[in-house]
Amino acid sequence: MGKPSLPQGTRDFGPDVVRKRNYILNIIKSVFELYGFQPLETPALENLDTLMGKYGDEGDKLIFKILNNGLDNPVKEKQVREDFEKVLSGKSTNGITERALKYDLTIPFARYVAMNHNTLNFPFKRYQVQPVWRADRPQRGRYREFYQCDADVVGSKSLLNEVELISIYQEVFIKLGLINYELRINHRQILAGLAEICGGADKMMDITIAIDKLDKIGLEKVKEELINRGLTGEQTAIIENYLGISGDNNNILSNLFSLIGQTATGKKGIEEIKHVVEHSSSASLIIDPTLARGLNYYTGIIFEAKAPAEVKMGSIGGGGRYDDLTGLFGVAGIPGVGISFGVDRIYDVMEELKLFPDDVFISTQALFFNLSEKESKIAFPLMQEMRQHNIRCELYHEAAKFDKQFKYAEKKNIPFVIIIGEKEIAAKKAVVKDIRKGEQREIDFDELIHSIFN
RNA sequence: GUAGUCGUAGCUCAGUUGGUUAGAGCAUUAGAUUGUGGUUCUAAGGGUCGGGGGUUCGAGCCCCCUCGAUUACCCCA
Repeated sequence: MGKPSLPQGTRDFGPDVVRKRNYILNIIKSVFELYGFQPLETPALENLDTLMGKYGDEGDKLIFKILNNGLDNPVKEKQVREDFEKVLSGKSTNGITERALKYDLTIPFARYVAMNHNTLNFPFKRYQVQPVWRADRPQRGRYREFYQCDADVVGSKSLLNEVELISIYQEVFIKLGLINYELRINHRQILAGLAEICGGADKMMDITIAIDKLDKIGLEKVKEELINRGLTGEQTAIIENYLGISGDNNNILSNLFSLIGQTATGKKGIEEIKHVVEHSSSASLIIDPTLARGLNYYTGIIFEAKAPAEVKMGSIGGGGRYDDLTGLFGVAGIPGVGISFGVDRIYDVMEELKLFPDDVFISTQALFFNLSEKESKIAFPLMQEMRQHNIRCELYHEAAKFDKQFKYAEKKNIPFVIIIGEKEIAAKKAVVKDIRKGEQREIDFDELIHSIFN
């Protein structure tokens, strides 16, 4: 075997990285808990037919499928060969693969709700932080294994849920220090109203896909794409009008109303946005008529959280309302709304803006120097007593030169070293040195547990 | 899945028109320093030049394939 390596698009997370990731995740989870959300975990594997057909044709191709075991069983050879022919022609078949790695958290959640709707206490508010897998081509900020961090409320149509989710975004981003984030908000029914006005309700998908790209490719290219997707010049002109809407939230609302307020769907969308905006205090909340979001199961309000403009990272979270997610699994009539945090991207943004606090890196607080077998026998019970008092500490594993022990402490970011040698044992006092300040003092053995090591 | 760029020591990179035993800095290890680190000095270890095949008297350098990284498209977190 050659040099070991990782599968494409996957990563190891070293100690410092895990600490920083946990810092982010702990803040998000604690805010979820604060709002009454409950944790859920589902398996890494799902049955393939639970996932297939839920993410569109592109999505199906990106699902990691797992080869069945026992395909080499001679008894099954004929069947396996037949099934494999189907695979070659682009179909997937249970004979070859019946399990797959999960592709997102939403569909497994929908499956869970469909399976347990008789026993769940609605509205059911759950959060879920787990890895998901996509056979996509990796790029910056895009991996084949990455974490999603979702919170959803199912079994309630109340817009109070939207207001609360907006508040969660606000609270999390402020706590993380991303004070200049933006939360863009729009409504699928506003987009539907636009399509209706254009006289092309059936063209809603084409319209949303095209206008979603506005900030990326510019107005001219969007118009081009609309024409290519079969819209007339007249229809395109109406859309151009729509895209030109700007100003503060009130301005946008009144402009939207005069453009598409006469359609029932458009009107409803505008009213819902208005209601939510009026009940939210976040200054980061911005109505963005060009926001569309790809996932087509959204039916109501949609969100997209953007990183502070100075880092050019784009989306760091998103979500929206869906009327009938569990319908795919035979249980109709459970509406829901959810949001998601893009943990990997939030990490990159925080790294760039240097927002991780210094104490994230401090694990062990104090290192006992090991001067000899005899002296370490005195140090060991003192260390154990400190551990009893929740002071994180360790004893250097063998007697070594000071130089070596200092370097170990320094590299591991341990702020204090405790030196106990013959002199100290005689006086029952330990030398405690603060590495960062370069200062040291003597502390009675009995007082160590009451001293401060941070 | 399509296209471009790249791949030399643990890391960052040199390496001339193809020419002997492939170099540097940082990092590592040991010593100068037997109870006080971060500085300095000395020495050492570490590379089948991503992998495979080809051209050539001779390949890190040229050609083909493959793997990986990266960027754009598609799509998305």
